[in-house]
Amino acid sequence: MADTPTLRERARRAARAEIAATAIRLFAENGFEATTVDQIVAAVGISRRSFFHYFGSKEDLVLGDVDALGESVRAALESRPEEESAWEAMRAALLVLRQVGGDPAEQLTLAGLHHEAPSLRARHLEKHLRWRALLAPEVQRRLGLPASPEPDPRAEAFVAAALACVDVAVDAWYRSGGKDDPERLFDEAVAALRG
Amino acid sequence: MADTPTLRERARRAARAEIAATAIRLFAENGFEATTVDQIVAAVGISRRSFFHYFGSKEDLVLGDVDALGESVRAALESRPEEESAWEAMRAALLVLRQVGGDPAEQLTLAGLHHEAPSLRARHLEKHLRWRALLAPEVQRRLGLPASPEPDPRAEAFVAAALACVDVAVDAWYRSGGKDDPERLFDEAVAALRG
DNA sequence: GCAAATCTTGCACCGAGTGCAAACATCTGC
DNA sequence: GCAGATGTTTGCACTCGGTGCAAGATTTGC
Repeated sequence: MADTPTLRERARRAARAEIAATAIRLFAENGFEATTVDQIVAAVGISRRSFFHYFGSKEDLVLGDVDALGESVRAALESRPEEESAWEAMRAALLVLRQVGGDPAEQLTLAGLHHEAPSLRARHLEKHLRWRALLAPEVQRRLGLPASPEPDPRAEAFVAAALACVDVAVDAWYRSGGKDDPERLFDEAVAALRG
Repeated sequence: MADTPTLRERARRAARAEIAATAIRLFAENGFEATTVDQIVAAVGISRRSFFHYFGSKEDLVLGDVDALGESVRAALESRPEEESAWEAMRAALLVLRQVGGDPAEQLTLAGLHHEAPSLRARHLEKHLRWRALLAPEVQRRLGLPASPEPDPRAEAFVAAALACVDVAVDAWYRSGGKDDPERLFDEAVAALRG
């Protein structure tokens, strides 16, 4: 299942992690927009060009591995029991998002960065678009809609709405300073739009 | 109500419209990303610097006046009869989006550009974030939620879901080559996520 | 130890966007 | 008609994120 990563691969992961950690510290201190890539590479001690070998964009430092995480959610969704409704299964699958990411304090920092920087919000929303495409087929199946080559807009709307609920829940959680319960906020959001 | 715009203001609007029209033609011919601002200003016959006096970004050429349109939707929502449910009122309010924008052919072109260019999609989603904040208070009231200084996440989720339904409907409409009925697609999307 | 694959780096370049200041046009009161 | 305030256009220099390329250092497999 999990084949051993080569030494190079491990080094690469470690380097990525260290760069991201340093960058996030700088972002927290000086703000996302105000921190330039040049400052980051200077702090880490690598060349500007190498940085862009590790991360495709400045925003990627904060966003994490979009595809891997999306794939985790998809796998979790797929492995939910068949009897569950689409909403139940989606709720359970989205819980894997809570396992990843460090301690609550860092999560709060990341949420604050999203709040502050428009370009970060924009990329975050693009990330959701990819997840939408990734999760839509399974939702489509669970909604009892016929399989189709093009994604069914109903399934896409479903996924988009669920992800929007996650977003508003996380945002409200951030605004509460980490005091509110994200799961409760999510459930309330879902309930509100289901009428 | 509508105070007469000054001559300067009229000239400004005309210039904006002409620049946007030229740009969209170029985008349709060569693609959004492949068309540079320099090409646009050369085609229009103004300086690069003046362009950025009219439009804050290249994406703004396609996105239109976000705030004005959002305000139209908000006003429409506010003027819906009190007896309507939140979903009914929102659906009716969103119909103002169909009045604006030129003929279907141009709408189709714009939808295609959104489909093609990631940066355009990103800005489009940011636009929705602003609309979300703008429309949330009225939805909050209509959902029977208590007024609050911070926006209620339930109202935000509601608006976000509604806008997501618009997006998937427009996208499916685009993929059908303009054949499908956007209103039907929207209604089906809403029905799917309400279970 | 050798050869191939991989990593890092520098360099030159592109495209979007901004701050500034000078030139130009336009509208006002007198 | 003139002077001055106000707005517009433009060029210039600059910042910042991001990319293509090629050469040199390093690691890996054998």
